[in-house]
Amino acid sequence: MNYWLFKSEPDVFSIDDLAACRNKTTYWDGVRNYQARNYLRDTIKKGDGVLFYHSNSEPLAIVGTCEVVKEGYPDFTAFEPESKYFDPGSSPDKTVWYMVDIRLKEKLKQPVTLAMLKAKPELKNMKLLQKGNRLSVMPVTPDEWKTILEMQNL
DNA sequence: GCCAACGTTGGC
DNA sequence: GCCAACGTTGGC
Repeated sequence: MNYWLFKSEPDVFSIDDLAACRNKTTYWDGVRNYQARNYLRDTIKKGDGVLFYHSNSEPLAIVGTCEVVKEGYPDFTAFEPESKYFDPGSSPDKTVWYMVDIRLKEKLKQPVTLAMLKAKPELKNMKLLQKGNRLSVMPVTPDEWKTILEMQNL
């Protein structure tokens, strides 16, 4: 079992949008980066834990935990010309992009903000905090996961 | 709105 | 295969 952090802009898709989904479950579409794609296709497994992070908004923060309920399968939005995620280079025959399904486990008692994460010495190696990091799907260590979940109680 | 960092594209 | 130009991400 592994842990991950998924970024989402709440203007596009927020934790409350996920909470409003049927079974609190959605497919994680639109990832168009090869490194993130490889995680989605190859590494992320059913039952893995996911931290849901709000980017490009106030507050910048981890806002909830999710569980992977379906492992990597073709991101069909790449096949739809009307989709903003359309990619003519991907087709059902030759799929380039992948997605997983996640289900909301719980919203955190309070958002664990980027500032709080930065202030935590134990988290200084966290991928999210590394300069220039732009991955929207990234691994989190078990220790980081535990530390972050404890921080919601402060 | 700015801009640093990074990924992708395409000419050579 | 190099690398300049360009587009995107995302914190500030």
